[in-house]
Amino acid sequence: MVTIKEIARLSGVSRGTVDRVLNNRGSVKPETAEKVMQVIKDVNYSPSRAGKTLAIKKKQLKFGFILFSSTSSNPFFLDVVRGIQARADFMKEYGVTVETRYATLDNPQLQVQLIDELINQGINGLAITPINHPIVAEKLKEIAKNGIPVVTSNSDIPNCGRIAYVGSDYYKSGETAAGLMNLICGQDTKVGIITGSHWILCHSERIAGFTDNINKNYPNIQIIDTAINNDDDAESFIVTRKMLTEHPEINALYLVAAGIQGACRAVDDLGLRGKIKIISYDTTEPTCKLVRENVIIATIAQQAFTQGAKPLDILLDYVGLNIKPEKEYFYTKIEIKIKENL
Amino acid sequence: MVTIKEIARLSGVSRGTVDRVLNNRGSVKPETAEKVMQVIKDVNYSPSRAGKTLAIKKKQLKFGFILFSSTSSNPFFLDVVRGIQARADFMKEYGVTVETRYATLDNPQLQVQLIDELINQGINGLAITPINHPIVAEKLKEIAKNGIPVVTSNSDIPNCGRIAYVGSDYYKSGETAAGLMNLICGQDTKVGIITGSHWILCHSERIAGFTDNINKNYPNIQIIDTAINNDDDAESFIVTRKMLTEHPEINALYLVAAGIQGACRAVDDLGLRGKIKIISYDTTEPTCKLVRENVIIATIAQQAFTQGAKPLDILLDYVGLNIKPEKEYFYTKIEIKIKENL
DNA sequence: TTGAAAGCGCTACCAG
DNA sequence: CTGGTAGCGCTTTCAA
Repeated sequence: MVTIKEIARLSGVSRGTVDRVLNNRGSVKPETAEKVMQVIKDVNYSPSRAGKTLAIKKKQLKFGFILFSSTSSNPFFLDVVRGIQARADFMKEYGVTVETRYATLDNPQLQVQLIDELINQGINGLAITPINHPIVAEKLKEIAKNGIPVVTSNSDIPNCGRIAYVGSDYYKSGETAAGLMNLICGQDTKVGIITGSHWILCHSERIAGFTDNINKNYPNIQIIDTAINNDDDAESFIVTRKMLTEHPEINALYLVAAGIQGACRAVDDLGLRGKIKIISYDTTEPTCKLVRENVIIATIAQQAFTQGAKPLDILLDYVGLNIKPEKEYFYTKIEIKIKENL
Repeated sequence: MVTIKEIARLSGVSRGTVDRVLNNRGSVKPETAEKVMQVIKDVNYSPSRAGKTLAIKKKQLKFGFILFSSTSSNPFFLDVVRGIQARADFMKEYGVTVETRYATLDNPQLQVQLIDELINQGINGLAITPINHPIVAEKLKEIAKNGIPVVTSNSDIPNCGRIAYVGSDYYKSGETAAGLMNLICGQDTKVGIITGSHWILCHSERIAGFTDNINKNYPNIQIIDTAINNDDDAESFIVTRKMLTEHPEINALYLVAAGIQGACRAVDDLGLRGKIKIISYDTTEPTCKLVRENVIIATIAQQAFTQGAKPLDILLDYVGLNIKPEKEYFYTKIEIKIKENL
């Protein structure tokens, strides 16, 4: 392994100069830079992670993480928070601190405000589960332009200057749900879809993948109706009950969003447990319980922990070690969970 | 964060002494050690990973990894090797080298010989996919006693002095296959099992989990017959064909081991594609192809990459950073893969 | 524009 | 048994 010291020796300059060249800090005569660059190429130099890591501490880095309220009806984000916490703990040793802020799904102004707040606190990088709204997109563009790297998590805004996205490929996840439903259900499957909202991209993407795959490959499955529960359990109970009452032919449910317990309660309420094959998302504790009780037949998870942890890893690599993410999209695995492998 | 220097200052000794106390290197007067220990407790000292990591280089560590021939009929190990390679590359920077050796499934003497060879080369830790044979177990006990940590991967020998096992929970994986088969197949499922051998623990464990779960929970599934293919495709073709001919009532196959292509070829040969629901293991390229072609309906993966990478991580933590594994069993995820989430 | 040196936290080695 | 010192590779700061 070649070190900076070695490069310095070979090119007849000091380590400081090599460092300046390597990190484009300027203040180097072009010819000198040229010479050093040449040596770097020649010996195929690659910086040592260990050395850089040790030196990070002096920078006293601070990252911000904005996500959705952990007290919302969707406990999914609790697992994300565990991922954040794990990484924050780990990075503490390097003098890195992580500031977490909670937004709500319906308030882009709040997101902008939280971003400003974190910027004022002097963060060196931001991870965010953004609402795809123009004012949020603009704000992200702005801070990216100011040199603060942004990583989106769980939900994405393309072309907002962010360096990477960590989260599910929702379309593919919808396709997987369709494939799974085809395997599990029979020749004459009539499915009802319960979604959170048509405006939330991840929900509509899942439905698009689900629908497209059915239309393309599974003529045995027929989508009977779609209802909206606004991610709310009480509402979910009502709309699900209504749907099943109006369409007694439905024998499968595709639960796209939160409000899973409410929907399942409706099924139970109508005495349809076991009669209706239910596929849902995520492995929050309440959902796992329903799987163990044979109410939900399969649930599709999306590495929640990773969605909290990975963005921070990417940011640390970027600002601490000057390593750019090796790709733009870090798709989480689409994990099919049944009772036995929960 | 408290450093060794700080501990030294607080307890009025030198850093060297603190280091000796921290790492039980001896040569410290009991009273001095006592005093230092007290300070360490008081300030809740925890060593810095970064610092230790940087210092690893001086040790010029070398690890050995013994697994099964990558040219065997089971390409599963190719993915394991990718995991090894990735970690070996990464650790190169720390001056750590990894020596890989290939054994065969049926030759415990060879394993012992390879272990000796690596020991003679001066390895500081060993990862191994052991054959569960007394002479291998004895050899592992011996080197563990000599202070060389051993991590088993993919296959395990309990109580051989190894510090951890990385790999599948085969019993649970068999249970999952049963659960999956119940979901996918109908009321009257008659399954044929094709296994590699009754002597290979992971095969028999999978079958035990599968059978137990069926007996306990799924009376609709009936196991008709079990055949052995010795992990060989040609043999697999023959025994599968024979089984399906003798038992035309079979409508599902549980492929426990390698020889997947051979079994599928037999199904095709009899014109039964689509008629027989096939569940297999792993996501080697040939198997993925069969899933995409709707021959195999689902396959269960076991994080092959991790089985190569994680043992090396554990060894480096152990001998390089003096961090003991936080648990004994690192079970890989039981991943259900269908066409859409392959 | 460049060099020299200190320091990040830990380990290893030599001298007492 | 103990202290002091020189690294591991990189960054940063102060002089020149």
